[in-house]
Amino acid sequence: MDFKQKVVDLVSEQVDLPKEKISMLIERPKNPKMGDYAFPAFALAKIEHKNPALIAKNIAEKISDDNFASIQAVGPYVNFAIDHAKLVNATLNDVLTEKEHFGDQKLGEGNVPIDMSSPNIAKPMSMGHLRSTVIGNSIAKTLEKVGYTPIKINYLGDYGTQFGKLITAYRLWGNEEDVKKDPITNLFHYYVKFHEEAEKDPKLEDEGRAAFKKLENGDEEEIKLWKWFREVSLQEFNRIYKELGVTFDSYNGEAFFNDKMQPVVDELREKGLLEESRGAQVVNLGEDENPALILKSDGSSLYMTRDLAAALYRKKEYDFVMSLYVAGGEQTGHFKQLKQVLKKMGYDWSDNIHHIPFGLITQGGKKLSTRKGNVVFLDQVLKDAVSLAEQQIEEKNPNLSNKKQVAHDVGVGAVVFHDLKNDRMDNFDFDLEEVVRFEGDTGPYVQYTNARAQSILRKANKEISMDNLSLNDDWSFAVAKALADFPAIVEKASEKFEPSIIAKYALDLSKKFNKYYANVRILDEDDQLNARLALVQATSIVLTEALRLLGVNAPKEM
RNA sequence: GGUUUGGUAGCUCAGCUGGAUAGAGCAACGGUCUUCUAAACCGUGGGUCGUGAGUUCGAAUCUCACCCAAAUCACCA
Repeated sequence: MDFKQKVVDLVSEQVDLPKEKISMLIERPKNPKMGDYAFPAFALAKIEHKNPALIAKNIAEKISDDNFASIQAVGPYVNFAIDHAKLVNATLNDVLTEKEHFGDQKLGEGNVPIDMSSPNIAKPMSMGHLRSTVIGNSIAKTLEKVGYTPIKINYLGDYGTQFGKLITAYRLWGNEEDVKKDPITNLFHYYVKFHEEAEKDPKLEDEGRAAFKKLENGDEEEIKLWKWFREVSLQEFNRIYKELGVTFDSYNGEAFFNDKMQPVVDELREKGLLEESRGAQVVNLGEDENPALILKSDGSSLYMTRDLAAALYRKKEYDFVMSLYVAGGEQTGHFKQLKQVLKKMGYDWSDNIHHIPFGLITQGGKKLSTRKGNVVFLDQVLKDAVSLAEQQIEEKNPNLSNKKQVAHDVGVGAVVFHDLKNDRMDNFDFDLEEVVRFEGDTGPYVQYTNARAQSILRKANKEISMDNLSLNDDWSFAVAKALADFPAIVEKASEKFEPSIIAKYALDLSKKFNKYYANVRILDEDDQLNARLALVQATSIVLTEALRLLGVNAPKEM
């Protein structure tokens, strides 16, 4: 039941404005005493040159509809107060009928590749990779809910001169046993040591380059090592992805496109777009813009070259309706160039490529940098979060049966939720205590709310009947109204590629439910028990679904 | 210097397609567990919405200028 549409219809009968315009004008009063919807008469006052308060009064007098408890003019507004019992009844009916499909929509269809996570082989995953991973994951789930088919692509950083360096370093200081024991940590140590030593002995750089050259030329030994490093790294990454509950449809990384770049360069040349500038091959993009570098002056390829090949491949492979890249805001310029080059090549589908940028994570106000040792290892953060959750459980609910699983859901949930609750573009300074907080505006708060709801349903142990779901009190009305908002929230989040909209909604719904819980005794045997349980059930369904869209588990007990 | 993003309570942030007294959480202080999980709820204090103009009946929200911070500005990704 769409009460807003009802308001639009009623107003349009009295007012000479198109329905779309009316729909835009209608607002939700901040103060619930003013009703649930309001139509401001200012716009009409301008056209009719009349006092807006008078216009509002005239409109209000002519409208009546039994879906609304009151329709009255207050100053220049026509305020509509929904009949509470009707809204509660209609909304609970919708949620309980559609269950987890409540909020499903058909806003579009077709394949949507999402470039996300994309860690570098042989380097530990950091908080930055977490952002790309969880934002991409949530966008994928949200797009799926509104009709699209997301394809999650992990564009692994599995190629480049760094592997020549790593191979060299491994031969100098590494051994098989250590790598097998703890691949990422040890490979990373070799890599760091290489840079330290190279400072003193520049010859190392040459050796690294030579090793990479051999790798490129297909030297068996080098390829064997490279494949091994890639494999053990991927195993480690997959362990973390498993913790996060994230899966991928493709792991085609940079190496996958090695043999697909030359055709792109050829195509650019054929189309007359390639020019020489300062010894490099570039595509000029305009007077006051930097050209896009395609080939370095030594003839080797660049990130751009590879990304062009990847974009073309994805179009051919998936015939996408949109192609998304979840990558840091510092890469905005790169993606702008990527789109421009594709456009120049005559591919209008470049308009469907969207960079989904996100803000920087700093530590102590400084940018995280692998080279400078200012890193926050994701693996460690997750471990810390889970162990803090364990402590919390021991303190609050020591008799809980599946402690381990719940500690995992809550700890990891806290970290993921924290990363998603703010606007993508916000920068934030990493602070473990802040990230794994369990109270206030946090993931565990939402999980806890759901666990309380589940607990009540367990205790009631009753089938909920669908007849008479009406409730009158203000607290249940607030909850029901929030429930009714969910489809619009999903729509907005999918349009803006903004998981924080869903996270904020989950907090808002939780807050309203907790107030209800604190003020209304639910498990009393009276004729409204069924309706109250329906409200509890519906809240749990929507909270669980909102958390699912964020990639956060919702334990039934905690 | 150019471009982009941001500047709202002590801290972290909502609100930004203009609307009725600017909202949360954290921190501080006070209250609520013999009753459905207190990871909760209730209350108190706390604001020149960066600054200055402009548009408008009305601006945190739109426009312009300026100040501050971050990212970025061809051979990294």
